Amino acid sequence: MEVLQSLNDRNLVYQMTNEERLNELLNAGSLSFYIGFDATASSLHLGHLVPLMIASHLQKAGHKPHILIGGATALVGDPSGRSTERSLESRDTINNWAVELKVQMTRFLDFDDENTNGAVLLNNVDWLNKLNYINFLRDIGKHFSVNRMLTAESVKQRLETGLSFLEFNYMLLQSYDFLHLFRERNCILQVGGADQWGNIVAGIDLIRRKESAEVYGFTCPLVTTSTGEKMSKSQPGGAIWLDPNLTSPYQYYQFWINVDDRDAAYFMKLYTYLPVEEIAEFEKLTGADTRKTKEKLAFEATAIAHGLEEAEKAQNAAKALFAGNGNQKNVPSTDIPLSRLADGVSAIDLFTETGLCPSRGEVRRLGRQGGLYIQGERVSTPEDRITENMLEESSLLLRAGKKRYHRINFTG
RNA sequence: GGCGAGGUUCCCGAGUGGUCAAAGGGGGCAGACUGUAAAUCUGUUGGCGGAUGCCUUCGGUGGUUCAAAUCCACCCCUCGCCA
Repeated sequence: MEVLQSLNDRNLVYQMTNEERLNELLNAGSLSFYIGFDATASSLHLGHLVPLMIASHLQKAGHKPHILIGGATALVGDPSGRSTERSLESRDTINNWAVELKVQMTRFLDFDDENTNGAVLLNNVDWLNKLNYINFLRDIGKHFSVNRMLTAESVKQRLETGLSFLEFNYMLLQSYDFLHLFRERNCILQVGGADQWGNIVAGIDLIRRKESAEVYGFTCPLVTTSTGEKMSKSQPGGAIWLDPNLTSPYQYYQFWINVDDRDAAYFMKLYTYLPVEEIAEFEKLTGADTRKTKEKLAFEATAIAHGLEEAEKAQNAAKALFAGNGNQKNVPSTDIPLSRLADGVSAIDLFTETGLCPSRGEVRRLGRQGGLYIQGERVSTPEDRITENMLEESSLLLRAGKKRYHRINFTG
């Protein structure tokens, strides 16, 4: 099986260097490659998913992934693809983030060191921190032409809004990472997002100059939805994170099931392991049948990120709420002591405490607009207190708007 | 370092003493219509036990004033030209 071809069939490839030779190498045996993720938050989000999936596919094809957490480069901030300077975080914070990121990645990659191609997690703080400025300038800096760096797309854009020298150095550091990993780990391939192209080829050039060796790079497309939204932080309803504490598996599932029709099969290629032949069958579905595609997409994607069990729960909850034939026990819920009903609890309290609404004003607004429901009944006066004798069972199903649900279980 | 232009709410962007929680657009949210889709129309969009009340928000800190996003002083940051 041609690895590159299969990645290509899934729309996972954007550009690459020396395609022919790289293809040969990928088919010839196991090679070491690396993908870098800067630690800029405590969790990965949807924007990181495509590189992770590529790493996963390559590992399944027998290649050895090196996942580079950019603990040091995060301190610098990559200007690529962003219009303003990143805020600088403390070292301790970034180190803590790196630990959390690894946990999430274990869902996508096998980190078992028993396997010859088990993934390896590295933090570039381990080598970049030791660099001596003068030595670095003389060894590495002399190989970079400022004239050429200025023509890099990422830099060109920032030239208009401003770019500090700190960020301007990012390309050198990332190139140095590649050189280091080539020397120490024999990494001969770097994979990254399309916005990383400039940084990747800079690293390839550096290695050719320093080591007279040819290494390779390829980038994956920056995925946008059919309405042009980036798959990164800003999604309707806020960011979608891989950390289940930030975005629950249920919410994660819901995100996928709510994607635009036009994106369903496309996302299936990118974000699941389903064979392209099977996806082709889903692509034939049209109209309301597209929901079947989305159900499959949501289930598979959730299973990858959170495990099969969580995916089943999320699917079950969705069926209970939207199709009326699943078990409501898997709907996200909150326990509240029954004793609180002695004085009565208002819907305002319930909706804010469960996180369905961020503020009390929001509950009132929703109530005014007809978007508040308790047990399927529209609530227009959320100030009213609910008391124990109004309960028919020990739980209440809250609903905010069309599709946000939460259960309250009264205990004690 | 000099000169010029700027820093406004989630984003862009109006606003140059009270009528400003701040126009307009984008985005978000809700309702209607649907298929948990899209498109469209309408409403809404700082917080507070909902209130001609209070609190927080116009880069920061101090001032002037009955009253400051708006005026003054100092400071920080960004952009442009020059050095």
